[in-house]
Amino acid sequence: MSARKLKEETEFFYAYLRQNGLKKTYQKDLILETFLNTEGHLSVEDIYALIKKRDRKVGVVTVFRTLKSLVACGIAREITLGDGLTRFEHHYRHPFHHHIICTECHRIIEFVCPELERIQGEILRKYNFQPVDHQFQSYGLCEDCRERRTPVKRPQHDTDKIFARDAVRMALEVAAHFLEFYRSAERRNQDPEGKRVWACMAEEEERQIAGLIDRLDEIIRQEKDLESAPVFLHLEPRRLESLLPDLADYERDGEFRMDARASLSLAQTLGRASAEFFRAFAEQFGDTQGKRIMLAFAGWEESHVDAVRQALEQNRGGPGKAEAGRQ
Amino acid sequence: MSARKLKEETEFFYAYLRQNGLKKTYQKDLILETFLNTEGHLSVEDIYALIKKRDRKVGVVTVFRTLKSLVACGIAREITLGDGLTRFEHHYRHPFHHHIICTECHRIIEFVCPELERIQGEILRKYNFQPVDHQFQSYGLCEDCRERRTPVKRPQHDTDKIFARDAVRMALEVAAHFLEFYRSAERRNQDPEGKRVWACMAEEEERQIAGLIDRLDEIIRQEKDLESAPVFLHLEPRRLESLLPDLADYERDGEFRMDARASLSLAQTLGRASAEFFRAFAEQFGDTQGKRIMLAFAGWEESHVDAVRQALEQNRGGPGKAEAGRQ
DNA sequence: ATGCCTGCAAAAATTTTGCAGCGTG
DNA sequence: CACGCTGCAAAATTTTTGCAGGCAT
Repeated sequence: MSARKLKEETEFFYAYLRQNGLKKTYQKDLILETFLNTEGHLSVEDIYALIKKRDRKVGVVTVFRTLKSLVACGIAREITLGDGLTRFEHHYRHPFHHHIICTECHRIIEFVCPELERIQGEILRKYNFQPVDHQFQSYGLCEDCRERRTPVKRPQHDTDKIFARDAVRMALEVAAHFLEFYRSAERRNQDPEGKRVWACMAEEEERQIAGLIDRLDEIIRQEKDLESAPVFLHLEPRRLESLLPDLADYERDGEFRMDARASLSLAQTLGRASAEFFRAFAEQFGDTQGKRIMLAFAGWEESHVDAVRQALEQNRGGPGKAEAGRQ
Repeated sequence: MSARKLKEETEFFYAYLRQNGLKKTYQKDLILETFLNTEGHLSVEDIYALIKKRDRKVGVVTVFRTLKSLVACGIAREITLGDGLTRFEHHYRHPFHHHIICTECHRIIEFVCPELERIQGEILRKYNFQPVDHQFQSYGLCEDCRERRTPVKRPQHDTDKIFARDAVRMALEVAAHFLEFYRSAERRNQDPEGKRVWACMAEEEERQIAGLIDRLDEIIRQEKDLESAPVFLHLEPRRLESLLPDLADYERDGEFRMDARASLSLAQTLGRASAEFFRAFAEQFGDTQGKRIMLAFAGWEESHVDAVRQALEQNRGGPGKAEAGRQ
């Protein structure tokens, strides 16, 4: 937990205390800080043990009470992992997720699956229930335990960081699909002006991909282990595939010919659809770094056609401007 | 719980005891019987209270220990519903399901959703976990509590019976789709012999529907409340729709003409596909009445084309036999 | 100065363990 | 008659409550 985030969460906690006529105390600060400085899924016992190291005089009861407050204000979330203990995990600005638990080594994998969320929401709606909370726990034997290897000690990561990583990876995957589509359109287009449009789109997309790769490197540079940490965000591949049409649909008599204007228009339609998809997809998540990455990518997808259009107009000068500029 | 089932489960428990060198006792019988005679999700406390009514001398410890045995042999299943208590529900020959809990009145809704199961299995596979168990709890406010009505006391049903009801309903839905398809094919077919095939198929399907309705009535007659009990089995509508092709695909020059042989062949293909779907669908469930209903329906779907073929051959007599009989 | 907060102790609640005697196979 | 089983009591575990004194606002 970075110092900046800790400060933000502390402020948030203080605001909650103020609003409820509660008081700031040294103990609450200590417990909040200790909680935020861990990742993972700690029981009261676990947290109490950590607190004891820093101040032997703090009582368990205070830990119980403070954690209840942290849950009440949304900084922490209570979860059940089948061992009879109430456990706590970070909740503030962290993506909502579920757990897979190894019945042998008690290793915990966190994951989020929008499709699962969609189904859960739909079922609740069918029964006319207003959603409050939900938990999914999957118990199984992990690979290491099945093969009787000594399980590797894996670091627990900040869920938000992992989510950010997967958001960038998802954007990269989409960008790669788009690049391939643009390249294919460029190659197959019989109209030279249209060809140039798709070439420009591809170049723009390559720049975007380079930017995304930098972003991913930056995220991983901050925490080396993030690279090998398990996938967190599970997306149905179909959803990404449906973003792009089949080029064959635009062929006439087995030939693909699309002038600059039509090409720009198609590119814009695709960009908008993709932006729309990303916005709607991001919508389902709470305020997290990953969500912001998705929204930023959506914004770029929507606007980059304009950049290409302008670049082409400048190359061509006045006459083509009015025509290409019209929708 | 019917006497027959109670006996079956008791036998199963005794077999488990024998195999593990454990002993039959009056207390175990009492606890098993008490557990089986309730529906719902009881804590040790709940069951202990019921036992006490019948024999004040039985101790809680025995209840704890016996329930552990019932879980070990698969008659009971341990679940967590967020109130800190370990609860037990019927597991033997009951469909695996999840829970929706009202945070206000603690009403519990059980449901099964194959799509959810599919996703959970897929995710576990991605992480290379061998599935052991999984739980999904959804918390929400039910309609009654939201509108501040006094919640209606709803009877808890035998999950297996509800599942059977929904299996028949699902079969009925599919049969209705098929009937509509047959009627449409009959109406639109320009070939008089082919027309007759589809008419026969439709009649067969109507008989099947009548049978299914009888079956549903029988299930509901046994327990009146079953009719109004909430839906238990949630199926994606797309899966059913995908069983039938679009008749337009078989038109040539805007005309649908299909002779008897081709019609029978198409009907057989559809029947087999439907049977295949039902078999695969049923496959995912444990041994339950609902599963058996699905498998029976699958068997019928596969074989009823033969019945129609034979009926047509008998009407027509010798000459058509060889031709229509060939695949 | 008000009144929320802490820490201790005690209680409550749930589940497990030890053990003497009982009863099943 | 061996050995698992029962019921009681006690212990262990997790969480809540009561209360006197302390400290934040």
